[in-house]
Amino acid sequence: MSSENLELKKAGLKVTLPRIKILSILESAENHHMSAEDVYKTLMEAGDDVGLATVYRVLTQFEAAGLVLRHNFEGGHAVFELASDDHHDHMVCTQTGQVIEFCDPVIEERQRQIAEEHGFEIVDHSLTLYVKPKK
Amino acid sequence: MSSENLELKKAGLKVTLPRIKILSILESAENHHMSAEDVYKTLMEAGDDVGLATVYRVLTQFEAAGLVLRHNFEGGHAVFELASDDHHDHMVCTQTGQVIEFCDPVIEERQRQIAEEHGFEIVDHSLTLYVKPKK
DNA sequence: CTAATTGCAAAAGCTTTGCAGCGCA
DNA sequence: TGCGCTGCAAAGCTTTTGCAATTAG
Repeated sequence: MSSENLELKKAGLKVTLPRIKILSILESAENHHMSAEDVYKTLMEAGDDVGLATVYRVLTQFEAAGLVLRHNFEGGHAVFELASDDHHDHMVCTQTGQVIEFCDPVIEERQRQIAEEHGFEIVDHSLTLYVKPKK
Repeated sequence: MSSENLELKKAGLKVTLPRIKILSILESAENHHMSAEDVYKTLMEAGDDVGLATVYRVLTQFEAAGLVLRHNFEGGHAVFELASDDHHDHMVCTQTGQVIEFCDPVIEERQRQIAEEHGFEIVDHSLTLYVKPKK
């Protein structure tokens, strides 16, 4: 059994064709940040008849299961990426749309300290840099 | 002439009742982060007949003029706050919805460095910590 | 006077939901 | 076989837009 199937099982989800295909699309995405629409189009292009509603449902289930992360960058639509063990933040180029991932221990630690100074602990955080190529 | 009117003029916007009222609502908001709907409701409660569409248009114009900032926290709708000289980031309590502002020079500087290391310069950035009260 | 602004209602865009039928276990 | 899953279409939400009437300068 492929690793996709195992991941699905572990998440308590039935191993169905749409789920396998969507997971595999996310795994093989070159820039691994895709909107629901992106996933849907990819399915269509591959001749796989999966409804857009199912794409949304499956992505939401994957998110609940911790398989994918949902990001709300600016622009009205959410983007999804495969969850991996290593946390990272994002840098989005305002000219090209390119998304670069990074992780900075200094920032991570300061965040924890700041929350603590206010009597809180961090549940989650979102850091996105909107950048442009340096002249 | 009140300072609101001056700000509007400076922004190249005609001084109209809806604009004055919306600006004043933002200025006197206790937790100064409001959604378009919040602003609209406040207007209604005050008996001011301003269309929701106008609220959106005015907020968008204010944003373009640099008078307000638009944030896309999680939850599907944008929130607006009066722009002030001092930049800051946000900490949102997941239990109470409370929004705390903070600014950390260490994080700011690291962001700049990270962008530079990748050959970019920062146009804008968004950092939001989702927190819960510490036990 | 004239261009900017507003209100209303309709439309748009993303996402969710109801329901009948299909498919995995 | 049975419950979960899917597809379709319809509905929901936030936000935007078209247009005729109104208003600021």
